[in-house]
Formats: sequence, C-alpha cells, structure tokens
Amino acid sequence: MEKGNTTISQERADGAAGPGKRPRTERGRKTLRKLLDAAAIEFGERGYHEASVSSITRRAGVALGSFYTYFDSKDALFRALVGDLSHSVRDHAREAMSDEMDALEIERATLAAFLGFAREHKQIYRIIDEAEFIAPEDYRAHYETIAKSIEARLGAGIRSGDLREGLGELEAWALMGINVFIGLRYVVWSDQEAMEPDAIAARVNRMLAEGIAAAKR
Amino acid sequence: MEKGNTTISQERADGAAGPGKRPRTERGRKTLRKLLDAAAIEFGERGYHEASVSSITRRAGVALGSFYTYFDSKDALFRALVGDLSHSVRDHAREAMSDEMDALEIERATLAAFLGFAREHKQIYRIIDEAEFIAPEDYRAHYETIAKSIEARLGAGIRSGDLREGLGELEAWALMGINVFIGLRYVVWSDQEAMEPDAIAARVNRMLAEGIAAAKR
DNA sequence: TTGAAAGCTGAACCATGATTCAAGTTCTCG
DNA sequence: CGAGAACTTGAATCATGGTTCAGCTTTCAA
Repeated sequence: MEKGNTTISQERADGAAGPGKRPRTERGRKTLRKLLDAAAIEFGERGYHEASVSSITRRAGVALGSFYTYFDSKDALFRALVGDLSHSVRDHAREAMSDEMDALEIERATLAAFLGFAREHKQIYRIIDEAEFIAPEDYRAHYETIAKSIEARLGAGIRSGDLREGLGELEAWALMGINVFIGLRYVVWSDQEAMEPDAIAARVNRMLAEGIAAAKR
Repeated sequence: MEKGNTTISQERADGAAGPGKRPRTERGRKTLRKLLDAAAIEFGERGYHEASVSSITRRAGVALGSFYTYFDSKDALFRALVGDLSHSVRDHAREAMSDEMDALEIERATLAAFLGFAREHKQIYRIIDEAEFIAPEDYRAHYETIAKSIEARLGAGIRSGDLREGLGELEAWALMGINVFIGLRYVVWSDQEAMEPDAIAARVNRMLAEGIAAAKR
C-alpha cells in the first residue's frame, strides 16, 4: 500500500450501490475488490474517458473479459465507485463529530476531517466532479445529501443556542461550497508543504463565527 | 435569439484565447462566430464527449470540413470556449461594481451579477466544470484568477475599514466557494420559481457580515 | 468424488466520430 | 477583369477501445 493511494472501498465490496452481478465466492469477492481499487486509481489519475477498461483490468491483474463478470459496463463501474466514495466521505465526517462539541466546533471538526480525508484520497475530487457528466443523478444526490446533513447540524445549533436564527438550506449550501473550495485550493492544489487541516479549519471557523465585517464601531 | 440560449461570445470572435487560424474576411468571421455559438450550446447540452464536431457544424449550418479551417481540433475549440466564458464571467462581475459601494455591497453586487449571468447562461457551469478534465490548465487559471480578484477586493475593504483585519487568500477562496455552490443550487438546480438573485445575494451577504454564531450574550 | 456453478481468459468484433483531403466556390485587391 | 487567397464541402480514412464470446479452470456442495 503506497502513499495516498487507495482502498477506500475497504470492507465494502457488496454495497447498496454495488454491481448487479454480486460475487458468490471468496475468490470472486477478492477480484471485485481488486477491480474497484484499480478503478479508483485509474479514474483518479486519468479521468473517465482516458481510463480504459483494459488498463483497469491490467492494473488489477485480471483478464479483460473478467471485468464483465462484475460490471455491466465501464459506466456501471464508475457509478459504483461514486457511490462508494460518496459514502466514505460522509462516514468520515460523521466519525469526526462528538457530542461534547458545540455547533461551531462540529463544523470545524467536520471540515478538518474532510480535508484530511481528501489529502489521503485526492482522487475523490476528480471522480466526484466527473460524476457531473457520467452520472449526473449520483452527483446531484451526493451534494444534496451532504447539504441536508449540514442543514440539520445548523438546525441543531440554533436549537442549542450556539447559532443565530435564520439559518437554513441556503447557508448549508454556502458552507458546503466553502468546504469544497477550500479543499480544492489547500489540499488538491496545495503548493509545497501546505497548511495543516486543523489550521485551515480553524481559520474558516473564525470566518464562520464572526463574518468578515469590521467590528461595529 | 431564444431564451437562455447563447451568444456569449458576442463581439469577441478574435479574442486573445482565439484559434490559431484567424479569419481574414467578414464571411470567415461570421462562420467562426456561428461555430462558437453552436459549440456553446452543444457542449452545454451534451458535454464534451457526447458533443460531436459534426453535430456542431450541423447546428452552425456549416460543412464538417469547414470546422478545421477555424480550429485545429475539437479540443482547441473547447479551450477557446472556456477562455471566452471565463472572460465573460469576469466582465460581468466587474460591470456590476461601482465606486460608491462599500466592501460588503460590492460582494453582494458581484454575487447577484454572477447569479444573473448564470441564469442566462446555464451552460457555463457545465463547460467550466468539464474544463477540469479537458483543459485543466484553463480550469485552474479560471478559479485562480477569480480568487485573486476577490482577494484584492478584500484587501481594499480592509484598507477602507469596512472589513476586519486578517482576511486573505483563504477567505477569498471561501467566498468563491460560496458563490459557486449557491449558483449551482439556486440557479442551475433551481426548483420551480426560484429566488431572485438579489434576494439570494442579500441573504448570503448577511452571513458574510455577521457570521452564523449566536450573538454573544 | 464429481458435476454444476462460478470464474477466468484474451482474441476478435464493431461502432463511433475525429480528422484528412481533393475538388469546388467566393472574395478581394491590384 | 483576373488571379490568387480565403473559404466551403462532404465522402473516405482510421484509430480507439468498449463489449462479446466460446472454451477452459477452479470452487463447492452433495
């Protein structure tokens, strides 16, 4: 296992978003896993169209024809991958939160977690972004799901008195936009030795808390 | 000219980002324009790979072969288009500002202008986004250029006393992220009769000014 | 032990669509 | 007006790579 390489699909080689053709034996499950991991790398590096099925199978150390034992098409594989990644992202965010945190701390923690995850799996940007064209439904679902959970967090924060009234879907999308673009700039496109996720998240958090206006005189 | 159709390239059929093969006659300039406009629609509707050169020329009412009088390749056309759009977006933002505005008003105005522009040219999202895969350099340049101009605005705002100290590149990217995602949600993916750009921008602006924390008790 | 079922293999098939090209047609300017 | 430049045309070429397929190997349960 290299550096920021892969294996995001960890134990999940069965998933709800999985292939129509589910393996029945241990050998089959392993091959499927190999294909998914190889695909994550290949799609991440080359993008959907540059990536070729034969290259993926080569990477996975499997014969070309075997691919179609597990997926109906290149497209189906891509969708499965998007589902996997989308799921992983949400998992990581969820794990980063804890009950003791107040609303702002939660936002800081989830952003830091996201940035850390992105750093280990830079492929996600490429793959999720490309889903806009290959699997538009999944792309939209991905962001709408995340937005909903942010909105829910905002609601909870209001109820607990940490956040002001009047925050809703719109602010949730704004927050999501911040997180995505900060990740793009400081993780995916990070120059040399970039800021730590925690430092970045802290600074974003200040902006979130205070806004950018000068103190009212 | 239909509804949200096209003609973004308006008068600019010459641009810096233009094709290597520049037309020398009026007839040529018209054909080039037709190709660019047809391409904006085609790429916007079908995406880069689904779009076909022959379909673009058909749309433009030109013979297939003529395409190569103006562009070296499908790829070159796409790049030219991205340059055009990127340029147009910045133009519109710039036009929306005026000197009397304070820093926050400027942010509101530019966002409102961007949303309005996006509403008229929903293709931009699809095309700019796809540039991530077809023309990565241009994609990155697009966002970095915008971020820089936002950062400059923040600097000016600090100097004028409208904005607090400590805002820089990071906050600029955060702002850009907000704008992009708000546009995605409320313009590109707007349900029925969506909010007006001004209303959206005003609400975002409040978040920017005050943040989301509850008033310090 | 044994016969399906589950997997595996890679050469061959094929559709698609970008690009080329040779032969017109229309400008433009001296 | 005439010659060459600018532009147009669409059929033919060609590369690419996804998908199929017929036969072979491994696994598993009875």
